[in-house]
Amino acid sequence: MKNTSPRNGKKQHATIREVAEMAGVSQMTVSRVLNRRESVKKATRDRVDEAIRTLNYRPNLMARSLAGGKSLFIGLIFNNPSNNYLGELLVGTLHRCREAGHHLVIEDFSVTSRDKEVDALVERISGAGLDGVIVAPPVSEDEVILGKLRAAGLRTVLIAPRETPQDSVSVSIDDVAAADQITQYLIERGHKRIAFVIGATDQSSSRRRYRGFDLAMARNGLAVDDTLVMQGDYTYRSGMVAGEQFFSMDDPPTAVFASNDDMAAGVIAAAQRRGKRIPDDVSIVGFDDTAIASAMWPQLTTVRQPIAEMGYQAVNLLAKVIGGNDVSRPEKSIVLDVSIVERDTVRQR
Amino acid sequence: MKNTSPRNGKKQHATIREVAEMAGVSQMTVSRVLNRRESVKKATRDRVDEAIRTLNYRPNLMARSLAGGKSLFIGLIFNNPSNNYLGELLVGTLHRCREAGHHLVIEDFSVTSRDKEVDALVERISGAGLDGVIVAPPVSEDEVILGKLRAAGLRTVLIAPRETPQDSVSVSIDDVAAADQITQYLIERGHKRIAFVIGATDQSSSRRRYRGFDLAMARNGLAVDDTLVMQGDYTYRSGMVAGEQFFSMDDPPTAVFASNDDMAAGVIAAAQRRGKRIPDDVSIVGFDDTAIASAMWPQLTTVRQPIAEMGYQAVNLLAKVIGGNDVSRPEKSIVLDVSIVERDTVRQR
DNA sequence: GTGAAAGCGCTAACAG
DNA sequence: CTGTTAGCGCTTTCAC
Repeated sequence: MKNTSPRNGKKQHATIREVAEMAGVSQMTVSRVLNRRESVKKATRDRVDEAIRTLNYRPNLMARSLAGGKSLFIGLIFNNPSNNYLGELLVGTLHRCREAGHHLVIEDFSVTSRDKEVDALVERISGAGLDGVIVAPPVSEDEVILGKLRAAGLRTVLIAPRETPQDSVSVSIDDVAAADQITQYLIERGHKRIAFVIGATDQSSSRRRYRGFDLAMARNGLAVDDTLVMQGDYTYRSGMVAGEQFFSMDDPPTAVFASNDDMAAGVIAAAQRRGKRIPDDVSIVGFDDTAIASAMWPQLTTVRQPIAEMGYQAVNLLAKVIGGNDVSRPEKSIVLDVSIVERDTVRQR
Repeated sequence: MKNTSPRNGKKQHATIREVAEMAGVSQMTVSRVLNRRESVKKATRDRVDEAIRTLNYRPNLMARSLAGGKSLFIGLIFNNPSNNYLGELLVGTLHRCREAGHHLVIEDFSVTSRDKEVDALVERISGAGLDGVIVAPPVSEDEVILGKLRAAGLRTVLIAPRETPQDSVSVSIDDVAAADQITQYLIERGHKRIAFVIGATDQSSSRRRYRGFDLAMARNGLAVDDTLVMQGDYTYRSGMVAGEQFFSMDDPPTAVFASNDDMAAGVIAAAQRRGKRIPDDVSIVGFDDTAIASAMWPQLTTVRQPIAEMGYQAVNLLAKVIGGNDVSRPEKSIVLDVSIVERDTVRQR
């Protein structure tokens, strides 16, 4: 039988034992210098470092995880790999993972409908030996999945969960305040007939953003015209449908607030299709500031949600949660600030 | 509900040993049931299965990897998390990983410039204990990184590499043929003055796509006007700049072929900005068929590259490469077919 | 068919 | 400051 090891007989990676032998110390000492632990005499440490270098030694993470009882791998659970949100999230998540020496294992939970499948996925993940996962929306709103994940012994950190519950650690933004803020921004620029496109019904952020819009309108004594509120689902297409609706009215809105950037892009497309000029004929704002917001013309004025930063903080929280034992300290949840990014789709009236 | 803390000395997951005890067999037998189920008597197997079920046992992947000498984790190395290409790639990659029981560890190689950083990243990955990685473009073109990865003992499967070299396993498409094909498509619809936007200079696909364009033009006896060829870098912005250029000419092109969808979107924005109507005044095609192609208006006619499928196949190849020993069998490389997706940005002239 | 022993590469717990 | 002894949970030999 052939040796299945990489290149004939030649061992691929040096082990801690070889390093120890070469440095003339015990494995434990090597382990200590590796972990920057207390108390290793400088002379010894130098010899070990030397050996590590000449052997080109790299500790094996799997072994380390096994022996140490804690994994250096963390999971990221999400739903739809092909969207801008995930990309942004990965930027921050990976950044912090690299800093902290973690590795990110990603798991697509797209087939969430059937109980059987959810169970299979949860088993798959808990079998991977990770001990913590970051859960991105909209999976982070699914109590069933969340429950099973926790039942499997996985620590979880939620991104943009349903509410900001006392019993779960999470990173989020204040959707209500943010939506209120950009609505106010529109109002201050003279808009009174403002249309709104609601996000997906199964995501709580949709409701919160609508509430923020409603709040700002009410505060300014402006009525919300029911015919100017359309239900979307966070997709480009749904935004376009809503736009068609708005711009075929006799008395069309002077501004449209779509609950995310993709839908705003759809609204813009619908407007352009009807020969409307933006922002001269109609102003449009979105929400999120994902890549598409600056990859369209005119570039979209929108609410910037610090998605990458949320990923970064989530890794941080997860590390703490895994490390300590008090999982449920509510102050561990983080709410990040948003800001309005002024670009080219809003005109003073 | 109370915290299901694993820290209480309470064991979180059942182990193979507990299963063995419960079933009244040895660990080895459980292991056999888990893996090759053949050589175990049905009665025994049933008892073991029963124990597994009642204990809710899941084998620990890390331990399995360690003991078995081969990892069940595979890596995916890329460069820019926030682009549409990666999202599509993940779809297929994760799909196959799930089918095959692998887990995907992702690594961002964005900071590729400095030697020092590359070394650190390679060490990071080789330390993770993976034994194979899928390398996405444009990292898959970087011979320095590739060399270091292989020197670290990692098996690699390349996606869209520089050439399709004999000594590396890869998944790719025929960029030249694809570009030729869509150029021909434009020509057949009566276009003669066709502009071209080249992709990033550091990616070989740019050159191949240009060659395909050139070939089709030449075959049809059409001259390539130098002023109608602009250098881009695969970004939306660069496409817009090129478009501005084209549409400010006295004798503008009747069609534009941009080397990817993002740039095509930029060209379209520039056209619309100048009041040009698409496809009436000018036809535009892109390349890739990423999400943006159908999330714009009008929707983009483009070359569909089966990115998800490429990811799927890459995982497959990697599994084979890791399993067998003959890494360099050239027939292991795969070239996938492309197709033209006709949407709304091309008009017969 | 099944089991016992011996690790995989590392860290925890105690020694000294 | 450093070494020893045990494993982590699993698979690999090689017995029977």
